[in-house]
Amino acid sequence: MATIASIDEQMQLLSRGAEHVYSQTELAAKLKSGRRLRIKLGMDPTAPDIHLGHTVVLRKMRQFQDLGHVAVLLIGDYTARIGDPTGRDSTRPILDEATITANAETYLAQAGKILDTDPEKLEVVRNSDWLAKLSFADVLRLTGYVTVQQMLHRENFKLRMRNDTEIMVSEFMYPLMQAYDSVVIKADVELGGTDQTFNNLMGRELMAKHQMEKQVVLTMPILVGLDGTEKMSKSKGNYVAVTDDANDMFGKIMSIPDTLMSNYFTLLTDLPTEETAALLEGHPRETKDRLARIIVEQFHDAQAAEAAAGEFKRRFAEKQLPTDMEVHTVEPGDHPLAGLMVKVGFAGSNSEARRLIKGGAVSFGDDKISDPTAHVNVTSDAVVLKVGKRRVCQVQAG
RNA sequence: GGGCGGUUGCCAGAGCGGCCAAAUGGGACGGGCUGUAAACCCGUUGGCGUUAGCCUACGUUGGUUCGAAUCCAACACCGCCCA
Repeated sequence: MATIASIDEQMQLLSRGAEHVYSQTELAAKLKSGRRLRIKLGMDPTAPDIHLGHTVVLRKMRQFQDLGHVAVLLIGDYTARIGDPTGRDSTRPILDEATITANAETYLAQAGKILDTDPEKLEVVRNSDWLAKLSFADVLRLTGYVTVQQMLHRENFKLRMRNDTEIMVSEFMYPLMQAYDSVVIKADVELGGTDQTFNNLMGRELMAKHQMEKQVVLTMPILVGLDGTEKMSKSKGNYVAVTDDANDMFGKIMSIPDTLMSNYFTLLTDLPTEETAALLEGHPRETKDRLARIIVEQFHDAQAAEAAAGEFKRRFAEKQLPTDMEVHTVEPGDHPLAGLMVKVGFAGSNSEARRLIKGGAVSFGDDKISDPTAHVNVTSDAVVLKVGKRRVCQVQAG
């Protein structure tokens, strides 16, 4: 940023959406020093694809970059080999080298949509570079800095102690490794979700033991998924991938519960708080439309966002057919409708297709068909096949 | 090392010899209402098959029985208690 914002302004910007900053005064002091700060963010190489949930913290990183600081993206390739218990009740599987590398690449490519990829402002490191070199004695020395009692403060461990669920001794190493990463990187600030708080704070401890200036820990809330209840995750299917096309993205945002809008505005957009507040006074449909446009714009462009908004309105408000439909060509003549649905990918099995038909979800051309045994005639004229509200395509003989 | 209990569909959880493709709840999907919101109502929720019906499925393997998710044995995994 060309203009120099006051420390207060910077603090205000950086605190937006943040769950907690350990500590505010330390961060202000670091900012005041005028140094280019090193902002650490650990990446989990087990989950390569980025969704909006990941972008919350990436966006925070971007703010630091825009203020002139250096993003240090840490690939926890070494760490991934022992499994991370964070946020889970049990241990995670171990990944092999090739998978980790591939995942890291995918992640970087996608994170580039949010981060400033100028090499001056982005540094990518792998912790195997230093962790692999530690001797057993080195590791022991590290463990000597922390007590078991301290480790057991971690919520996840506490819980498992109470439930008598197993805790691997190796799991105690994870916070230590991550903390040691901060020492090596000489991090000024570490970003992370609230689920990483313990690990990140451990970094402060360890840096202090190494007579270093402690890193500031800035935690961001975990983004709630499209269903409005569970955290956004790929396995729950309640996510928006950064690689989703504009229409999907727009539609998915439009489907979130109204109560989630405010949260999404603060965590996923830069819209000033007052403006957001004003928007939330209006009709929820309009407000959500605005939210969806802003988000789509971030990953595509204004034009695509505009088009997606138009398409959405067309399809779901005016109940018209989409402008672009995939056209499937099949043999001319008589086809069982259920089989056709499977062929175009609208049903996973014949039985499922039949159920959908019976449930009144399917129409072929202008006819709603509810007989699961129905056959339809396909000619060279394209006919619209519709299943539910969202699955539409054309079928023609060819 | 010893004692006890458990392992069921996406998840939770009933079932304890035939009426079980398996209650019920959640989730998901579809329909209605609507703003692809919430709430609510209805339906569907293993596969193949136009009906009939058939096939696979209740941790694994084998056994008893006309017939097993249900009984028996061994094995595997998990939990609790004692050492």
